[in-house]
Amino acid sequence: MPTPSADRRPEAPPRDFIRDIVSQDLVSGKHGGKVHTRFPPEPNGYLHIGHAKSICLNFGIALEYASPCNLRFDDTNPTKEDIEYVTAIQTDVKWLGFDWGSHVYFASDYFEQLYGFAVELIRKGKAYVDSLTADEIREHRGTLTEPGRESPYRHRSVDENIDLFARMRAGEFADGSVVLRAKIDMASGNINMRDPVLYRIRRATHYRTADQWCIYPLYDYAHPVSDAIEGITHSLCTLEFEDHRPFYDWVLDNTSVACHPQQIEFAKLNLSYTMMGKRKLIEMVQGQHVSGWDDPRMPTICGLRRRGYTPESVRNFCERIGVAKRENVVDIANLEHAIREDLNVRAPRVMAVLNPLKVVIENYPDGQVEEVDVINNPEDSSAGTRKVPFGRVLYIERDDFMEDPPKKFFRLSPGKEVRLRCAYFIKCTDVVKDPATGEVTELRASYDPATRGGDSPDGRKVKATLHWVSAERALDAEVRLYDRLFTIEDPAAEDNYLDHLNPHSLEVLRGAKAEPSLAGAHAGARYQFERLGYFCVDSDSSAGRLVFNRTVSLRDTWAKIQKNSGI
RNA sequence: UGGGGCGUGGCCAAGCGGUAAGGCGCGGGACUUUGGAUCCCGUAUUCGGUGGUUCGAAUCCACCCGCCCCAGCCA
Repeated sequence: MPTPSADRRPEAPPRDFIRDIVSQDLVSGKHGGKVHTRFPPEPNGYLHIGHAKSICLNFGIALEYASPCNLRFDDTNPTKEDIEYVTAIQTDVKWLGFDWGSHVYFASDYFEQLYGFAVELIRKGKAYVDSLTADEIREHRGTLTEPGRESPYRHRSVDENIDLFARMRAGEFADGSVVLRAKIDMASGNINMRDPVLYRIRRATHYRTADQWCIYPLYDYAHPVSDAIEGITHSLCTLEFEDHRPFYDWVLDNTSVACHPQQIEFAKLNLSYTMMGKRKLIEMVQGQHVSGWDDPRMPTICGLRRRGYTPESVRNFCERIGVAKRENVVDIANLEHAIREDLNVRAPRVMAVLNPLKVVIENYPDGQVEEVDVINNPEDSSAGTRKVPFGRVLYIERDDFMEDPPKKFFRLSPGKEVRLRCAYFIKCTDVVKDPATGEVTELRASYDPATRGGDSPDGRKVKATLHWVSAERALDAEVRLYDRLFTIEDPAAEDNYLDHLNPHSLEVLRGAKAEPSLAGAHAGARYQFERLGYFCVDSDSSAGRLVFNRTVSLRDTWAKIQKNSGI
């Protein structure tokens, strides 16, 4: 199976404001002339195409400077995380083509250090144990327009705080009864600076540290410290953390951690007709609106993989959409373009008929079968040809015949001649219908033996070339056609997004016919079904039962003509 | 009269005081044994608005308008 490399590197390396900052920092020597990034997922779900943008950014920058990029699991919330997700995340990052080498880390491995720096903050009078309830803390926090009020426990002595914090760790207090808070400014216009919580008590079994701890640090505190411990230079995150940066810096400025990474925020990816929210994706899975995380309609990395996307196409896509600070909704046509572009060059062509219509070639000798040579990939001359059986009875696509065609339709119709790809010219001589329903059940045709291979010696031209499959030798196949998951562009913007699920996002065709060379095709193999689109063998496929997923259709000019002329 | 961001074509996105890159999409044409691919050509006299500075402004200044984020012991 010839698969030429489609890993075409971009003409020019991508540029964006983050790479500009990184290269400026490099010349100014800001971080000791080093670059060290990280991708820090929380293992509480599967990765999606939005994460791919971040992965390509972080690992991409590292690659450009021959620097490391850490894979760090941000696992500070034992109630949500699971080992299942860390395994899946590693699989997906690797599949995308990135390598963290030995740099896999877990925030949970820093719990002891995190505790130590918290004690340091207490010693400096910069943190205190608060005995207010969660509700009371909320009330004291104030609102967007009103300042907060100080907790009555804010002025506990350092010694008392040290003692209380140790007892929090020791498990002397009930869950939620006390927290450790930073002592900053309850009147700050930035709510994140109104004495944010550093530690909470949660008696939950952590998937890695089990019951070793009953106190867990919060993201805002754990993240800067984790970055610093790892010597990260540029900590890239999404826009919603912009407000948290002052606290990120505060933590690093007020503890003795070794370095001070720079947090830079960029806009996360939104894709039209789908959504990325983790909570919503979980709902899609748990509510069985899709078959699972890897349902080919899902925007998850594993969904795209099962759908037939290549890692190269996903990377190219991420590179092309760019990185900026402006909110965006990228047209999903960009993703589709990326996979077509890649598969056009590397996918072997093959013939399959999705909705078969029988054609009997009346002047073709009964019982005769010949093998015609068919081109494997016109984009790749080294791909060569293969033999495909041709016979008296064939299947063509139902859509390729119209009894009463509009003038722009130049496929088969009564009396018209077309080419069967790499085989013969045939002319439709008769139409057989079900007398009851009027449905066309079969076509009668004649062929011109002189046109073998698809060229007419008399120079006669034909307007269309059809794909076909020998009825006698065809393989039965199930083909799954996918469409956008939602009917509206930005389902995440709706509170009732489930109401906008596309009821036709999956169409299963059980009567498809495929050419015999597809026998034994292995799961994951990608093909172009000529004139139809790119398809891959699904993992549900087995020796006796071929199952294909349509990754993406071919560009369809005819469909456009029909649409524009209202046919 | 809380704080933080962002506004360049239908969608992304360059641009950093010298007269609007590129990609997707869209429209047209050439070529074609995939109505595929490929190849041409077209697609913002204008950068949210209004003033101002300047020989010159998308780029600088002022004011205004619009959109997004923040009141988890989630990340």
